[in-house]
Amino acid sequence: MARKTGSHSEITGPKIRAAAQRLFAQDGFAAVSMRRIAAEVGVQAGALYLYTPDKQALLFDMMTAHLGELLEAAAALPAAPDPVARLDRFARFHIAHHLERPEAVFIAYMELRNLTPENFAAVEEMRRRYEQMLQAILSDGKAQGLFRIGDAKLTTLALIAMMNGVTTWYREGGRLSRSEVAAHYADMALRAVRA
Amino acid sequence: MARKTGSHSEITGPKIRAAAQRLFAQDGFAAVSMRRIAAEVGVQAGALYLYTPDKQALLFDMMTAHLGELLEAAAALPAAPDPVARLDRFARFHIAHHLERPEAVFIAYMELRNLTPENFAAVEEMRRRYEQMLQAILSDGKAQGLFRIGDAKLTTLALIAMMNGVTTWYREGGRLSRSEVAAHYADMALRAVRA
DNA sequence: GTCTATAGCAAGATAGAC
DNA sequence: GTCTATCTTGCTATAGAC
Repeated sequence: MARKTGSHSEITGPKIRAAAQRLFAQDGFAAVSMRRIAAEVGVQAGALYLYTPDKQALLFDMMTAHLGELLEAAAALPAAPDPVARLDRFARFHIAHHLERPEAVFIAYMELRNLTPENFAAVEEMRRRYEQMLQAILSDGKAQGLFRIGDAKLTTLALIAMMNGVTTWYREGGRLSRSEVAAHYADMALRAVRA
Repeated sequence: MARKTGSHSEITGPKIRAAAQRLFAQDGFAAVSMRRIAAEVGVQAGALYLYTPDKQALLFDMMTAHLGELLEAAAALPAAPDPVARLDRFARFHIAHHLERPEAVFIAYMELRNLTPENFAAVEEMRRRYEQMLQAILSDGKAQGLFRIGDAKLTTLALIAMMNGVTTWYREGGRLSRSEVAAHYADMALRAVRA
């Protein structure tokens, strides 16, 4: 199909999403104006509305894209023989995946309040599915006598909170490499639950 | 000293702080207007400026009050014979203290981005001092051979993130009591670091 | 596809009456 | 001490020229 002169939709769209993600992570959804996103991209504010129906959709699409990726990647993890190995693998995956996209992670749990009720429900359902993957590992391990766990749901949430925290302090080029950090977290997670 | 008729400064001041805390926790600092805080209290927006120089001070004072209380309470913890007992006591204190004031906790780590640089630095320093208390326990335990810890700083941040997470899911009257929850978290923290 | 211009509204903060 | 009224600024979103 012919395209008008000056068309950049295949470049501008991604640039808008990238700029919005950077700014939302830095200053928060409510504190970032459409004008500022537009300025960052190098277009006028009005032009943004060619790519997104409104500011809310910008946030919602960003979150569902992130959680969709996370669920897909977690589902694609190679099988492991026992719950201990599965937990180790899951923890390392979680840390590595999160360290590679700290902005998306940050937004996904800091901006839940700024979703409309319908969008919030959809996002929560995706998050719940992810947590369920970890909880299944823990419950299996408990059933096999490999883990000693007081409450599987509480333990799931505690481990996820612990691991998510990594994005708030990890800085590239610091004292520890990503894989060292992942190994430390996986070790703590395993020791916290092993029988 | 004589006071003019209609003076309510000793009531209105605390009411404003309470309303601001509730609203900031619910919808986020940037999304809450001074008008809405005033409406919640039952005064007009202009009257708020008799009690706070601006919106920023409302947030900053709230955070420093919270962290000051936390530091004071942690410093007043009774001594314990060894690092294992100290960690157990610290973890239970942390969970109990946080569950009693979930709004203040939530704000203290969700709204850091909305502080001016000077205020941010002051708040970060208080937070650092608190983390240092936990790190000292971990380092002592490591030195005495009671804990096996890869990196004391990373472990400190991991345990704090794990425990802070409790405020995001705990609801009064749920399956577990506060002290059961505190016991579970303390157990996980200890097992994650014990030799 | 992007621009300028603007409608329509809400924000933070202040002035002055009572 | 609180009110009403208002200044100034900035916001989301849309209309219409190019």
